[in-house]
Amino acid sequence: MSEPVEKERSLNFLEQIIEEDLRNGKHGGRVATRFPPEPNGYLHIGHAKSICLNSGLAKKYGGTFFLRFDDTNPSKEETEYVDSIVNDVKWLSGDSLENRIFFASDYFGRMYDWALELIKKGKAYVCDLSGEQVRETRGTPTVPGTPSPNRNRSVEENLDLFERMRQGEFPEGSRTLRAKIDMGSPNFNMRDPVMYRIVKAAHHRTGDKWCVYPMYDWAHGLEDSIEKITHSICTLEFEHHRPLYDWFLDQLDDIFRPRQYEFARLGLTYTVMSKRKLLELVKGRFVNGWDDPRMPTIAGLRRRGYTSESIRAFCRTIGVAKFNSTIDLLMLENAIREDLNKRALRRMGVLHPLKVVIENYPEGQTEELEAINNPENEADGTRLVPFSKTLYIEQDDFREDAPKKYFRLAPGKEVRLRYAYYITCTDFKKDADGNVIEVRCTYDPATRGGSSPDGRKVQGTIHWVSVEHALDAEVREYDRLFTKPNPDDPSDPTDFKAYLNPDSLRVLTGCKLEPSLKDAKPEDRFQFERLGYFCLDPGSTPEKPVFNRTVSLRDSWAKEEKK
RNA sequence: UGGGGAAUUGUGUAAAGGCAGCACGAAUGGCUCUGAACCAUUUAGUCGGGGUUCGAAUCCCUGUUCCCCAGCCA
Repeated sequence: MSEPVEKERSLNFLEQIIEEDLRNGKHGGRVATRFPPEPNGYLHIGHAKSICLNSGLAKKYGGTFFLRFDDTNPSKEETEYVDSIVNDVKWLSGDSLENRIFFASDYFGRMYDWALELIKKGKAYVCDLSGEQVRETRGTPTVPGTPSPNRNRSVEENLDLFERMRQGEFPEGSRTLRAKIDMGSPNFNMRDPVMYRIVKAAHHRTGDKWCVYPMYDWAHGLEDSIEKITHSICTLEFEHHRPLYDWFLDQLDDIFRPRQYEFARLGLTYTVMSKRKLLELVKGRFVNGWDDPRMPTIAGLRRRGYTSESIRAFCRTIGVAKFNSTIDLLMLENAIREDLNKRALRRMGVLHPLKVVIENYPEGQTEELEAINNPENEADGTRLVPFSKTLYIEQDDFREDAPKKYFRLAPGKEVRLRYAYYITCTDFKKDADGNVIEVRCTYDPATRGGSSPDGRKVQGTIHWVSVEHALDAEVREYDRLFTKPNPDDPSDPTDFKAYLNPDSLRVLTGCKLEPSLKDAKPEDRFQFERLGYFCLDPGSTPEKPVFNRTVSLRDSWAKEEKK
């Protein structure tokens, strides 16, 4: 036996960077990360990757993790979004976030003072060009931009004009504060980027206190610096903003120096991840709100029955790198199945009821049979399930003409009712349209509990619910929202909504569930035997229970039958 | 045709010059009071071409492909 080689090092590139910084004693061994959303929409599974990454890194290295709202554009931001984001990040990270929620808008004063510092150093100027003129003078990838006519204004004039901008003296869009860097840079971000613009809109937190608002590039590094973030982690598209991020910080004296690192954002098959498009789905009523269980939002996944643990596990397994990848939705489904298999309580529920009469079972008799709550966890114990002469089984579980390898109920065949008895089909009835509406069976009293004293085996075990005891419920089955693996495909001119899956939501009424389910709470997780994982919808009432299907069980029979 | 990134089995992700590993998928078999889960086995990969080296996914040269950038959005 050879010893396992010293190959423990399966660190992602960010962990490698952090560990090297730790070895070098950078920041005194301190690690601080943050998740910096703009409150302009609900968080989705793509954000989950960033949240898990940032909070996970902080946890792993004994550091701190902040939630910071990058609320620098009042025209797009709302309090509703702030609330939902706080809720989602707390839920996902399992972190109370106490005293660790910040707002960029709280730093506006300091940012303004630093802007004055840049002006005084001759590194920033007030520009009178209109937005259109700025665009026209920015140049192209191969042609340098042309300098603003105001580029060489005196410090005094800049100071005066900037102060008057802040006072609200000038109309929106009439002037900007720009950094004086390099109009000939091949990196557009360095061609005298705008630091402040005039926006006369009420900010969701500061109201009308300000009418100049900092741009992302100017603000972000300062926010990180104020919070003493050591590792400022963002997505790949900000790579060419890094030189500017560094440039701004380089101009300021006595300021904490964070570093920016970039990783690839999450791509998921059959999933639209753009906030703009998700908003379109909500506004166009293609879904029932941001927390519609079909949405890839954190709120939607939560309502669908996903656990935060499973989403975190998913983020762990997909890893992090700088390659723009698209992860198969199966990975997410695997993560939730794996988690729910361990924790979900097993219950019986019939989604498409078919009546079964046990001919030789005494009329009016009821008995209670013991069923295991979760074979994966003995501590969950057992429960009693009522049994009687008339039952419901799943329509799928009876076939008039059974295929060769079908081992459920069919004329003359014997199956086991889970935790109950062996039954043998003797007859069945059809309605005028030829649909099977009732199955007649006999049971073997010696098989009580589900096993036969003579040792004879049955191939199939099916679930059931007693008619007179059944709980009536509505069940909602969800499928992928889109039919195309990548509805986001930019090379496809067709509107992404053309790929909406018409069958993404199936509402099943008249489902018959085991009576114990009437005490279900939304936080409970259930596996309906042989069907899938479900949870009580938070919006449902005792009078009208609604269950959401989180994910179905794998079904190798369906695959077999397709052949 | 400027600049910045990236490329490892079907999909992702490791290997810091030394056995190309892991997860998901797929296939096969086993087990089973869930056709689930679980267990076992198998499958399949270093973008191309040169070079350095005893030895290259890794270093050098070169080519290719993909992504991002011309908001007073973030």
